[in-house]
Amino acid sequence: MARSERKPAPRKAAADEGNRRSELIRAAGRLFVDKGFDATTIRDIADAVGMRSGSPFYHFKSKQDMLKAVMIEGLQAALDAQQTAVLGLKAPEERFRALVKSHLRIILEDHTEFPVLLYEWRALSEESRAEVIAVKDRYEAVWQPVLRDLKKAGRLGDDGKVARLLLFGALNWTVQWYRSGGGLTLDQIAEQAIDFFLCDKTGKRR
Amino acid sequence: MARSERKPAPRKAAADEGNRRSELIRAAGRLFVDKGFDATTIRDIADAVGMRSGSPFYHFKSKQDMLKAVMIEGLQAALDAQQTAVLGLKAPEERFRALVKSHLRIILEDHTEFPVLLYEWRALSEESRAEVIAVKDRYEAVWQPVLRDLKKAGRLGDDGKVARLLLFGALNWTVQWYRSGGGLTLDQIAEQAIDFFLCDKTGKRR
DNA sequence: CCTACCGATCGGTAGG
DNA sequence: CCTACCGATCGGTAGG
Repeated sequence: MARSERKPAPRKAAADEGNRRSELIRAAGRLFVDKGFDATTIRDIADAVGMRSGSPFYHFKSKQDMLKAVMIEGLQAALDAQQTAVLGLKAPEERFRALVKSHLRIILEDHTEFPVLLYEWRALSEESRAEVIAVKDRYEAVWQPVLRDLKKAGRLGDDGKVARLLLFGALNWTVQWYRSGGGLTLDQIAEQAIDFFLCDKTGKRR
Repeated sequence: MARSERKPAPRKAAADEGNRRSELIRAAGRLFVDKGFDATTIRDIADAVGMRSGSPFYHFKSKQDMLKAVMIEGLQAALDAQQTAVLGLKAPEERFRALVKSHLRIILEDHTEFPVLLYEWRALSEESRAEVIAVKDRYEAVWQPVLRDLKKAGRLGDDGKVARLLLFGALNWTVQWYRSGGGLTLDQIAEQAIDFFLCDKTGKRR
């Protein structure tokens, strides 16, 4: 009690600052997805959260810095969802199916900042890349043992690398054409994608 | 002779104008792919062909107009390559294989303006879209009977629409990761993609 | 196609 | 976090 009375202001201020920062990231993410990074102005972002045009620079030192933060936020959300999705699953195929579905949900349904990563990689400066790649690697690292196990079990095509890149392409490209309520469910897309990717030991398709 | 002496200047001028216009389209295409539409300035484009900054507007009425022209140029190149690729092929599977390979060549190898279509669709204004879509439809129209025939022959998965979208995703996404000389040939990628997509009547994979 | 230019806008900053 | 502002740049135009 005495403790919470002594330093309430700093703690509250810190929390608020974090909130405002988060609001900026969320607003920027939406705008970057809708209009693109270059076409979005600092003023757009400030307006979206009720700030004046100079104020976002109190939270981020540059627009480029906001892009980096937005991408990392999206990756973090994907990582969290991924962890939850595979929790308790042991069989490689089960884990694989869970990863594919989680990935599609993050891209298409959860309205995270993840799509910014897919759209605006080119706009990310050389200097910002290393940091983003580090988190991206953590996300992809979860797929690797699953794919390795699938290959060991003969459920994956010969060339694991190309197959993986083609699969990610098929999944990531959905962001370009999928519209919710368009008569297609996420699960239908996921099942079809899994179907393409997996085969059983005798070479038959599921 | 008398004819060619009478009006040499206008004919030559017309040809030159077409050439300059083409040069601008080619330069703009390269820059749009490398830096993005918004990050590319009219001055960048003018510099690339040795013009002053105001001069591109003699050939195009706006930057948006250049984007439209670049996309249509890319589609035209794809259409031409496509026509040549399937020439004389009758069997649906043969035609399909030819289409996939032609598509990958256009995207990854021929350095056409086609990738601009994949990268910058969002930057294309509402008013410009109809015209581009018209040409895009002609390109996709060639795929349709082939896919229909494959389905009739039982060589295609149940859900033709999702399958098609996933395939285009896998192919189009290659632009994000493929680097020539990276140890992977176009044919390897094409074969793997075809492999995912096609199945025979008994449900076995090739 | 160039010269010369304009109005608008943009990312970012100083000072509080 | 706001006010007030700046230098740079951008798409585009008039007039030749």
